[in-house]
Amino acid sequence: MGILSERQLKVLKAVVEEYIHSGEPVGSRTLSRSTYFQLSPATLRNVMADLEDEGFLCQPHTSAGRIPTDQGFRFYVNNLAGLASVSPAAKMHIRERLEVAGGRLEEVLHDGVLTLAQLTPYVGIVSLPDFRRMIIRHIRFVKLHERRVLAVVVSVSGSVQNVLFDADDDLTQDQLNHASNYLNALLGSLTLSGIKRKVLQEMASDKRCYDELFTQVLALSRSFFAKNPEQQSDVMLDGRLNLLEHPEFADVDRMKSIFRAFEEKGSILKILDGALDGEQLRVIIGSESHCEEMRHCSLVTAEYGREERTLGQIGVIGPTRMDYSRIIPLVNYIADAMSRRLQMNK
Amino acid sequence: MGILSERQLKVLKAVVEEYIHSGEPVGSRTLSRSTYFQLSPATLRNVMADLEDEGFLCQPHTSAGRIPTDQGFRFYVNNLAGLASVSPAAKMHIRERLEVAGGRLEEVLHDGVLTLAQLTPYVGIVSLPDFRRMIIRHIRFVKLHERRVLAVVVSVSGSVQNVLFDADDDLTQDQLNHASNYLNALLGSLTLSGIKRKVLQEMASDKRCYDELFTQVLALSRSFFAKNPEQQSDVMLDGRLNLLEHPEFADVDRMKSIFRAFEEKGSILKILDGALDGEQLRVIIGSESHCEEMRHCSLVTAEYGREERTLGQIGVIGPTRMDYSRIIPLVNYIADAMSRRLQMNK
DNA sequence: CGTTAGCACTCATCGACATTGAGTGCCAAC
DNA sequence: GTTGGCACTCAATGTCGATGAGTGCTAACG
Repeated sequence: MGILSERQLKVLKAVVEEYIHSGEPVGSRTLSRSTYFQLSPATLRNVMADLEDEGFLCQPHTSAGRIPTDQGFRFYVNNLAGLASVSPAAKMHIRERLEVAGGRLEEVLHDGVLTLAQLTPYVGIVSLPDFRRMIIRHIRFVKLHERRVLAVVVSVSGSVQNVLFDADDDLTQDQLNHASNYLNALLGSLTLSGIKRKVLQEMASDKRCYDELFTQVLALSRSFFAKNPEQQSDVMLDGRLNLLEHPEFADVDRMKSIFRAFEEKGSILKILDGALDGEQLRVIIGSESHCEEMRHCSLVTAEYGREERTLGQIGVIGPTRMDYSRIIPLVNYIADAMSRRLQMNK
Repeated sequence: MGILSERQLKVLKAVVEEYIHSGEPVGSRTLSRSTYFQLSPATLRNVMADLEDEGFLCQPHTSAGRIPTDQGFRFYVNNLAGLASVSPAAKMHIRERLEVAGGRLEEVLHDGVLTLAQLTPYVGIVSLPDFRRMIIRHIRFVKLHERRVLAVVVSVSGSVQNVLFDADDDLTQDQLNHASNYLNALLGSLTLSGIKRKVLQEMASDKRCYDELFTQVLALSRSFFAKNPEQQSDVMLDGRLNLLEHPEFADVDRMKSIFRAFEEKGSILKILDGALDGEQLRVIIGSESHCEEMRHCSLVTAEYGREERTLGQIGVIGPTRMDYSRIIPLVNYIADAMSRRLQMNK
C-alpha cells in the first residue's frame, strides 16, 4: 500500500483506458507497444505486479493480461480521468430533444432517459420524485359518475397525478369546483400530507361556521386523502437493449441477473436513493452498489431539479468498463438541461 | 397431403404434447415407451415420416427426434388440443387481483398483464386502445400558470389523459370551468375528433350570438384540439424475464432479437392490431406473425372491452412451444374478468 | 539500483480425432 | 400392416497436442 509513484499512476491510467477501449485484458506487450511508454514489457510487468498487489489490477487467469478491479476504476475516476467536453453533435442532439418548451414532468424525464439511451451505449435511468414529497400547485376534482370522482393533482414541478376515488355523497360538478377552489386557496407551498394536516386542522377548528357546503368539502377531502398513497417513487429506464451489445453481457446468466434487476426496479431505486448527501454527481462502480445483480455494472448519476430543490437522479447504467471520461460530463450536461427545462416550466 | 388417418392424428398429438412438455425433440422410442401406444418404434417411425412429408413435423438434424413445425402446432391448436379448465388456484389469484373495484383504465390493464405474467411463464401483453377512437365522457380544463392549461380528458372506458397546452389568452379558472361545462354539454357519445368537428360547426354557425365568453371557449378549444394527438395506441408488457427461463432462449442472438421487438413495441402492436375481424380469441404461431423477430414466438390473445365495443387485445407472448391447452382458456378467462371489471366501472 | 533480456511456465483457445448414443431409413421377414 | 435387424447419420463429449499471449523470476547490463 502507500502512495503511488508517478510511473505507477501513468501505467494504471494506461491500463484502464486501454481496457475501456478494447474490452480485453491488457498485457505488458500491448502497453509497451503504445509509443506512450519507452519501457520494455519486463519493466511494465514489474509495475503491473505492484499495482496488482495494491489491489488496482487483477488477472482473470494466470496467463492473461490485467484488468482493473473496481478499486482500480475508482482510483481512475477520482484521480486520473480527464473529463472530455460534451461533443457538439451531442449538444445539438440534446438541444433538439431536451431544450424545448415544457410538458409534464413525466414527459421531461422520459425525454431525458431517451436522450441518454441514444447518446450512450448504456441504459438511461431516472428516478421519479416521490409524489408525496412534492409541493402541490393545484388540485381539481372532476365528477365522473355518481359518487365517483377523479382528482387531478399537479405539482409545482409539473408532475400530474390522477387519483380515482369515491366520495361519500353524490356531489355536482359545481360543488366539486367549490371544493377545488377551497383547497387551492389553502395550498401555499405544501406537500400532499401537509395539506392533509392543514385540512384536518381546519376541520377541528371552525367546524360549524360554514356548515353544509363546508362540511361537504371536508368530507370530500377526507375520502380523497384516504386514497392518495398512489405511486410513490419509481424509476424509468430506456435503452436496455444497448447493454446487449457489450461483450461482457454475452454470458447469459450475467444478463439474466441484470435484467432481473431492471424488471424489479426496487433495487435500482434503492441505489439511486442512496444519494442523500446532496452531492451533485455520483459514480458507483461495480460492487460499490452493494447490489448483487449489479456487481458488474457501474452507474453515473446526477441530481436534477428545479432551482434549489433536488427532485431526483438521472444517469446511466453500464458495464464497469464504462467510458467514464465521456459519460460523466454528458450526464452532468443532460441533468442541467433537464433542470433548466423544468425551471422554465414553472 | 390429404386427410390424416386416426393413427396419424394420435401420433401428432402425442408428439406435440411430449415436445411441449419436455422441450426436446421426440423420437420414436420415447413415443413407443409411453404406454399410450402399443406400437413398436419402427411403426411409429413410419407414421412420423409421413407426418414429416405432410409438413407437420421436422427434424433439427438427421439423427434427432422430431419437433412440430408451425403448421404442426397450428393443426394441434385447431383440431387436437383439449382445453383444460382454469385451475382453482388461478381463479382465486385472478379474483384477488382483478375482480376488485374499478380504477383507471390504465390501472386495470396493468393488473391484467401483471396477472398473466404471474400465472404463466410467458410475457403478459395488452394493447391500449387508441385514445383518438375512444368515446369521451368528460373534458376539464385546469389553469396552471398564466396561459398554460392542463386538459384532463376522461373516456367512457375509464382512460384518463392529461394534455398540457397554451391558451391564446390568460383565462381565469372560472372561465375555464365555463368552457369545460360548455364542452361537456356538447359531448354525447363522441370521440375527440367528433367533438372537434362539432365545435367547428358551432363556430361556423352562430358565431356572434354569445359573443365574448363564447368566443373565448372556442379559442380555447381550438388550441386544445391543435395539441391533442398525444399517445395514440400503445402496448404494455410485463414479465419479460419469464422468457429467460425457457431453454429455447438460451441462445443470445435469439434473445436479443425478441427483446429488441419488446423495446420497440411497434411491431408487436402491428401484430395485435391485425385482429380486425372481431374474432374473440386469436392464436398466432411463429412465422404466422410475419414478424422476423417473433419467428420463434407464439401469441395467444383475446379481445377485451366494455359491452359490445372491443377496446383492445390482451394475452401472452411465449415460445411456440407453449402450453396452449392451458393458456388459451386462461387468457380467455382473464379477458372476461377484465371486461367485467371495466363494465362495472361504467 | 533501476532496467532489461532471456527463459521456463501457465493456461485459454482451437482444431483434429475418436467415442458414444440417440435416432433414422430401409429392407426383409413375420 | 407390423416388426426386428442393420447400416448410417450426426450432435455431443472428451482427449490430445499445438499455438500463443502472457506471466514471474533471475541474471546481466549500464
